[in-house]
Amino acid sequence: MGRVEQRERTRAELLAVSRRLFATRGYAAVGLAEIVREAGVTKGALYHHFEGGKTDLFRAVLAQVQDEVGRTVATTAGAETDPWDRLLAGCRAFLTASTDHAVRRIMLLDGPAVLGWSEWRAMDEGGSARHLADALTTLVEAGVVVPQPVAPLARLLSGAMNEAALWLAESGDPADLDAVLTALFRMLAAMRA
Amino acid sequence: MGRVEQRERTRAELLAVSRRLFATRGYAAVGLAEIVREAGVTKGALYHHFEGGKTDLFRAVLAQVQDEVGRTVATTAGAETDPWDRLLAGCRAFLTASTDHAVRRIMLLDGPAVLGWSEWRAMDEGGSARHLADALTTLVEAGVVVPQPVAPLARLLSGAMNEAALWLAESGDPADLDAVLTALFRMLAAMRA
DNA sequence: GTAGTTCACATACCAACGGTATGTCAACGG
DNA sequence: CCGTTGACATACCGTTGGTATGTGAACTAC
Repeated sequence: MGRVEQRERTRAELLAVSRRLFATRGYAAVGLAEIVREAGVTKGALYHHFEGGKTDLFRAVLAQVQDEVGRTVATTAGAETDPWDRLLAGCRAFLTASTDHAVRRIMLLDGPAVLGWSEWRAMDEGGSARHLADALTTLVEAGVVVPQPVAPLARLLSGAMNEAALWLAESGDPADLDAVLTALFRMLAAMRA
Repeated sequence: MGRVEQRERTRAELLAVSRRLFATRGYAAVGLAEIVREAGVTKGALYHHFEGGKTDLFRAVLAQVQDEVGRTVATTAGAETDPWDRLLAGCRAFLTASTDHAVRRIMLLDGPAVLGWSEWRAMDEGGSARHLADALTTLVEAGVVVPQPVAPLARLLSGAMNEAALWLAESGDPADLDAVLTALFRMLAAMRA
């Protein structure tokens, strides 16, 4: 086994194990000892791959989760042709995707607290949040939504959906998803010109 | 000095010190040693007052902060007579109050991650979130707002304002507060019957 | 082919952390 | 005045994230 292959394999295993543990028990409750034990390596390997230690490892896991959510939202929204329908489909996709344990715990709960809000937000902009801002910009430019600055609107909607996702993940009742979507779509519909 | 007085004084000092430290550097970055040193006591005193240790101490601090924010929102909103104006005034009061460092860091960032979302939410319901739900309920029952379940709507708005508060605390630009309020009020106005 | 270098880790260790068990002494009640 | 309670202080422990150093296999140059 070549060195590059070995390197990739170890890094991937470290990521997979820590993601699972972080998702189930949270960042603070998981020790590096448990991570490296389940990954079959030692702390030396961990610090070789993630220079910043535990924080850096979490950062990489969060990036992975956000990337997945972003892709899911993008593909689901992309299936719609009408820009307005794209927005609604994207919101629905985000809410359903965020019910997953890993997303909830890593992306919504621990993410801001561990990395700080500004870095979390910067990473969020690279994921699903950017799709929301893009969709809103398109709608404003097309005259579908009343002209207004997109940035604060996107933040408000992003925060609303993040909180709703945390709520939905807890309740587990599928009827709640419909209730949230109804309320959300009512709010969105109000923005139409 | 009597025992009850001494007890109150020590507890208050512990709360004040930890609140300041938690607010400036965050829950994880503050050690118990530093807290008890600045409070002029020892760890024995801390665990005597807060059985649950560091978590319990944080819980008490969070309760204090939330109570303050709740009172501010309630009094500001209470100055308005019209129910709709009360809602708007309450939202504005919450956003301005949440720009404070302690509120931002303790209530919005560390709160959910340290205590878990469900407990954080339960405490939030005792603070400003309840006023929001109450105001919405009143408006729905009065027919000012289109009939709909209040719970999901309150969650969406609460999440939107929490995220907006984090954004505003970071930017510091007072123009951003107006931008957020404009967007928020536009969303709220859309809910009117 | 082989000597030298690099790289991907493993090992051993450390200071600091949250937490606990026990000791102490002043305030209180009778 | 004396026994009890309560509000701490002291001493200690296991574990944690982090680091400095060692090691052997994979690659490179000649």
